[in-house]
Amino acid sequence: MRESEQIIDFSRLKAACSRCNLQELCLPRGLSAPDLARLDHVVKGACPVQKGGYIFSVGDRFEAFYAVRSGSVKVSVINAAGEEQITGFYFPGEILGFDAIDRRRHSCSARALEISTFCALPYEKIHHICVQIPELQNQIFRLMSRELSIENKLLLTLNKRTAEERIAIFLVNLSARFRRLGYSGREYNLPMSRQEIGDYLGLTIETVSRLFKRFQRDGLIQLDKKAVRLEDLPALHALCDGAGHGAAPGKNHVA
Amino acid sequence: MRESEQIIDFSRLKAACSRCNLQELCLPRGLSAPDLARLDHVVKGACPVQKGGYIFSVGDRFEAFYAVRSGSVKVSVINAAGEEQITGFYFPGEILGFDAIDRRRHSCSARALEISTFCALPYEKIHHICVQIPELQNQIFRLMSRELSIENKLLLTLNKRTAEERIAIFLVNLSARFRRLGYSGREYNLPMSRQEIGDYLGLTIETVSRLFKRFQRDGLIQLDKKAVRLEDLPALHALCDGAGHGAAPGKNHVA
DNA sequence: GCCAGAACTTGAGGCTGATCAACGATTTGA
DNA sequence: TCAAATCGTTGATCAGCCTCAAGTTCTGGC
Repeated sequence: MRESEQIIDFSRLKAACSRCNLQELCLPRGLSAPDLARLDHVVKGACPVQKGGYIFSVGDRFEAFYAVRSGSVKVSVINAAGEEQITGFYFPGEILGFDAIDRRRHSCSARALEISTFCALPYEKIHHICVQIPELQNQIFRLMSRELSIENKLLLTLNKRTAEERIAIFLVNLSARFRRLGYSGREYNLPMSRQEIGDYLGLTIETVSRLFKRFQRDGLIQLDKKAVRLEDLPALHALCDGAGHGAAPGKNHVA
Repeated sequence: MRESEQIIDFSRLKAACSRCNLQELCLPRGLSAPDLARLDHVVKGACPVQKGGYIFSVGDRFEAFYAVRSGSVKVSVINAAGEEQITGFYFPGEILGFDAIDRRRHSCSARALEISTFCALPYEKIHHICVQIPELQNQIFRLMSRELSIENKLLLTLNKRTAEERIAIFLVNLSARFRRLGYSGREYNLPMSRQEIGDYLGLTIETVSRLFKRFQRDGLIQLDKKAVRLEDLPALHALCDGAGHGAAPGKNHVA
């Protein structure tokens, strides 16, 4: 946690993975009851952070991973031109900080998009009990591996795709993640601003706004402020694969 | 390894991390002599792959990581439009395949850019001895973490940067990696084609060609076919941070 | 409820890099 | 040695998205 911004004492907050409803989506997944109990002794949380608050900041010493329990987070860096570049959004059950193990410092900042809570997973302790719980080690490997896949996919999203495709991919991706959490995948709230969507997808705020308008006009989505409703999922999926410019606009796309 | 393309029997090839000159750059880094000996029993290699040969291919079952011993590799996927999207280049001491742990299948292909050799690090066995060698576990965490940082940086490279900046970042990045390997960072050979550079940076081959020309005209580089020579590293570094359009062209950039 | 500031929308015009096309250079195989 | 193919270069044109600008809606504090 960033010392200067807010003082949070994780040490007093008892977490209990064994009783957490996100268990199956988060780090404890697949652990036996006794192993879970051991994890309970190591994990600290859940600590609340208000909207805009930092979970960690560029240059902070890396002490722990943070698992999102509720709310949402953006991870970003500010480039030399002063623009914010967002590298990811995180939702409950997802874990922040894997990229900091190597250098022992955070190279990006994590801020809450809304009031959110977190569990701290102190690296040294986790590392230590991994030796005793091979399944935990495996799970961390898997989660880091997944993080790599996600970044990979984002790379492919930003590389040579039109604004239209990027927005479609973004909406469909959020849909899948909300569904995974047990919410509706067809209707959800965007916890981030238009600016933040643009900073994530490599687009300007104006382009984001215009595309949302067009998607709405074409009956693909309904949008009221932050509330989205995906009206035509097949069409959105088709856009994700690059339909819309030249290719057949039907459903005969290679998924 | 992709069964259909080439049959390579890693099992007969004895590797010896303990005697490898890439030890300090690769997985064995930081291991004690007895731990190294244990690793030697698990690692298979080094196996040669000719130019264009596959190390693994999209959809292949994930069996092992592959460490590059010599040569170079591109990792890519083909998108729905049939274009190749390259997510990374790999050089000696670097490890391929971390992103496949989660799904147990490779979601991208790895091909040799030139005749290259590899060591196979069978996942199950590595996973198993990690429990006995905590330092090895730590090292894998660190390498995966570094991979995440690298992908992150690439994300920032592709997001809202001009073609000029991308090419500069690319050249400077390669320079650093060759230097790390003990080669000159000022003069090296590009093992990939212009097309592949474009497919990596999200640019067309024409743009890559034109930018190389311009960099040469402006005295930033010398380029003869695949051979590059960085003539003005400070200027290249400045371009990486976004000098060149509006910002001060001097050396007062935040590195 | 009102005001200030932020967030979002909408429009006009310009620029970067893609596209299309042709040509030169290099490599490969017969 | 030549033909064919692949790779790379160069030029002209075009379009998607950015930039700049102005207006509108939303939000929070008093």
